[in-house]
Amino acid sequence: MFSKSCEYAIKAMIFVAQKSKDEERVSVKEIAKGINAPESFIAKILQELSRKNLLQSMKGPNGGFFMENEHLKISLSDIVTAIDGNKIYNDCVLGLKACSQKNPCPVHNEYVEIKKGLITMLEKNTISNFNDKLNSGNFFLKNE
Amino acid sequence: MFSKSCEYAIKAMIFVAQKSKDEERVSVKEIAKGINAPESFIAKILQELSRKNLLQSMKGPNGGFFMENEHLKISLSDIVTAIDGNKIYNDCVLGLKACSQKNPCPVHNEYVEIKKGLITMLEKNTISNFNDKLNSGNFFLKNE
DNA sequence: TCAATAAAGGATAAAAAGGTCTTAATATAC
DNA sequence: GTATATTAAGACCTTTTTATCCTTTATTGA
Repeated sequence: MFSKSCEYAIKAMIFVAQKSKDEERVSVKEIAKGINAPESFIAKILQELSRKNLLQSMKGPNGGFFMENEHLKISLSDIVTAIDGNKIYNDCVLGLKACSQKNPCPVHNEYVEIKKGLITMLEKNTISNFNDKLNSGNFFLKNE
Repeated sequence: MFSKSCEYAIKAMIFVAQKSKDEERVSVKEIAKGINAPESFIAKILQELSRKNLLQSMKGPNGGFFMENEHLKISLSDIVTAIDGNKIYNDCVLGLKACSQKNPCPVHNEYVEIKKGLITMLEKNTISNFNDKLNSGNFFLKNE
């Protein structure tokens, strides 16, 4: 569904949000360990997220990545489009360029509905929602 | 969503079904042209589909790929799992190995519903449905 | 000002996906 | 049986994705 980079990006965003309460900064190393991702790879992804203003970074001692309140409004959709582009929004399941309401492929109509649900999910889940869910103790980011 | 190979596989299956009425066989070349896929690449995919009995092949002059009635019952799901495996059925959106009903990731519950819709779509669309839809003139496989 | 620390950026490597080509096997027609 | 058309199979190449490493730049605190 999403690229590996994108999965890491989502996890990293959530992780930083969870950790960066009270102006605290989170280092690449911490993030990598926390979300079980290769350090130098996640570093690249964090760079991109930072360049696209999905989170903030600070160099030097006590530096690291962090989020401000505005970042809590960022949705899954924002992260996904930042990393994977908007093919989820646009592409036909069968990869047909001309597929559309006018020229529907055999599964177009059914997929439109599925896509709607998917997009709703991506847009309504924000970083702040994730925080709440994880803090509630009913949801997890466990990897094994 | 699906790999390129899988998209080609789906299109090829539909194409062969449409063309292989009355014991007619369809050559790799015809299929490649018909679905706008690289010839030797689709040849390889057809091999695999044939090995997995999703369609039949015949060597020699007047040979080619074809389907028998039983093949018309094959569903999109059969094709997708043959080529891409069943990660669509199993994988967590965030790629978390431990994500499950017991250990749900923050979007697990919502994604379960979406996945249900997706799986329904994959399972209820068979080759024979595709034939009907395309023959009705309301659906297309146009690529540009 | 200097040393330590952390991200940024660029160059490279490894793995996977996507795609091509060549040779072998096989069925058919003559 | 031979020639030919066709798929089968596997080796090979290319591009993209994933991952690593190293150097530079910014920041801090002593």
